[in-house]
Amino acid sequence: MVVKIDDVAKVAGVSKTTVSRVLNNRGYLSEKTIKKVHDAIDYLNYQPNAVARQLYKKETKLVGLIFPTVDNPFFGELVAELEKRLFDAGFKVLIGNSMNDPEKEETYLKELISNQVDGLIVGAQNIGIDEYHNANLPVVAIDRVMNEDIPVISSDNYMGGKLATELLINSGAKHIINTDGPRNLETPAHRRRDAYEDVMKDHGLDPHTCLIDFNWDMDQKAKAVQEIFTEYPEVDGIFATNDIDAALIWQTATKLGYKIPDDLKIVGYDGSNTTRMLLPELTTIQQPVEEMATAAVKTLIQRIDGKKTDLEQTIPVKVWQGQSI
Amino acid sequence: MVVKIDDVAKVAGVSKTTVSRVLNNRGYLSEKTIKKVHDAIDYLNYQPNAVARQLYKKETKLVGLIFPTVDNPFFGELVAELEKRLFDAGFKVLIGNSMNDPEKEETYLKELISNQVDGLIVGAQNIGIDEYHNANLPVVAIDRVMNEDIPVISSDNYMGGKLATELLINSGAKHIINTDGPRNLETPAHRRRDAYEDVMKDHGLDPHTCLIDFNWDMDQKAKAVQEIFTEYPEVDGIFATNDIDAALIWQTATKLGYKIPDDLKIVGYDGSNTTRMLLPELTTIQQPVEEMATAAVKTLIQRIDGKKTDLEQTIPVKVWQGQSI
DNA sequence: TTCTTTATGTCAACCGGTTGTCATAAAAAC
DNA sequence: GTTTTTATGACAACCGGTTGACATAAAGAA
Repeated sequence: MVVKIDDVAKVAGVSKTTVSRVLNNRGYLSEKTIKKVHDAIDYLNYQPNAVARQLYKKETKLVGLIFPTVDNPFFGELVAELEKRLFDAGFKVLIGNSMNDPEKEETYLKELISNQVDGLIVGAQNIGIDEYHNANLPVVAIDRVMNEDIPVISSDNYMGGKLATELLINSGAKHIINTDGPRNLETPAHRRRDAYEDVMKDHGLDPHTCLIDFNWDMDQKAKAVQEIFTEYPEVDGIFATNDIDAALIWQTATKLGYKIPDDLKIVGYDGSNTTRMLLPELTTIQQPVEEMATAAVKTLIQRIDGKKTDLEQTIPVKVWQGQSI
Repeated sequence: MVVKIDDVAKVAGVSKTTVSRVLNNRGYLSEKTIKKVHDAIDYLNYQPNAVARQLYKKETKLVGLIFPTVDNPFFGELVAELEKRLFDAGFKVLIGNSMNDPEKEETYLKELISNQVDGLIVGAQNIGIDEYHNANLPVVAIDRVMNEDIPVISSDNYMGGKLATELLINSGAKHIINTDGPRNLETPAHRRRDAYEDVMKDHGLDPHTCLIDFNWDMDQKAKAVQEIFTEYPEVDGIFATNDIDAALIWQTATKLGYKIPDDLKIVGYDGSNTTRMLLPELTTIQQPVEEMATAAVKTLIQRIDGKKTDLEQTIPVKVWQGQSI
């Protein structure tokens, strides 16, 4: 049978209340008693039942993460960094990979609420779900517009788009294509595209955006990339909305005979550890994953503690100098 | 205030017992009552408190995952696949990234047990921790030797090592170096090295293994890779124990003036989605992540259901044909 | 010596569901 | 018309901790 607090009390020769007092460090306790209790705990290898405690305390020390998938260098790194910081703050992480399926996201949201998580960090890319705010739960969004009272942590997407476009223009590209996800998703990531369009127009160039949906499988994406080259044969620069797409563009272009960066210049977006390791030649806009994770966790904990927080935090991006421009 | 089962009962005009019966589909129920209850649930947006249920039922529908980090293409993909299957089977996932820190792993183990997870899937790379088996909990290990009664799911590491070494030899390499983590960790991954050594000897070649610890940071790894080239100037083939290391080797070699694959042939290991996307030129041994995830989840659920399972499952690997040999 | 302070025990309520027992009554079957 | 089945309610115990109230006693301070 599983060891319970009464078993510990019996072995330690004290009352259940005293064991609980030792565990929670409340009330008056003598050194001797504390030791007796700890000895009993060690002897029995007692693990308090967190579920029972959670029920009474109405606090689980659990945080839910809802992200598209950890099988993506950027989200994988982000989730890893969030998890690390949450662990340090005493929280465990319940993870939900929405796979960009709104239904799955809603299911996760409900189940996480049902599991009484103390808070939620959301980075899934779906259409706003009302439940988030009537969940009456501390929520922090990453790179996603939710609703008025949910704080959003983003990297400086506009600056990122501006930097990327300028890098391409300054390296001589004239016919620059941008790739982006569907516009109907309200994500701050679209500011990259806004910046791209602004910079292009400022330089008297025509902006063109091609749709590459994050949710597509590789074949669909490959097809869309092919079409860029047939539709815009004069293309000499591409600003991809993420590094995976940038890699695909690179490969496709190479197969088609383009030399990078001579014939075609490419700038990616995200600059995760993994990308920089596997494809360091790709010039890309590096999102400040660690800072974003720090800000998200800090903000969430402030919310959990009932404090007011900033509603928008924007963190600067960096350029990773590869050899693709 | 949060909506409770009594509130639902009141709105539906039935008893608490009846609501619970509807929720759990037990006993006799009329269509009319079921509808009334569901209407009340919808109206109130009632979410049953899973914690209360867990306490009584002694079942949480939670599975703990202990892995080094999701910020790694292989583990990220593996965790994503595990999570997907567990979700389909009705389990939520509590994640613990041990960062290869035995202390952190032990803390996680304790906290997951305290949280009453129904089972554990472990892929962390640390020294065996006794707690796992006296945890008295269904556990499945991935690519890790635990103890006698814990089932292990592995890809066919020996075959992978054999294939990798043969690929290198068949493409003409003679001075082939292998990289591997510290030998003291008892992981089935060392069979790759065993295979490498066997194949080398079979061909009358000298095996040499260089240590690259998974835990090292990039600088330490880079230094170790540099040393391979100074210590073995005649090297013309490298079998890396993972793709990240292979990528680092590739870059270092290129900087040193080696042409891949003419001067140096490289074979990696893992072949995750991300690697194949970002660095498709790398010839690598592809671990069957999806099959491993399927086997692990299936085995864990069998264990949770109290059934006997195979103690060892080995799943075939594939070769990803890049251009690095 | 008396008053605090410290230390511990007993007891029961509580957290929010689930479930078994019993009771009751209407509907269906015989 | 009686028996069985179906439908629901009332009630309380239970899951395993936490906590407040109250009692008691020893140690320390005034």
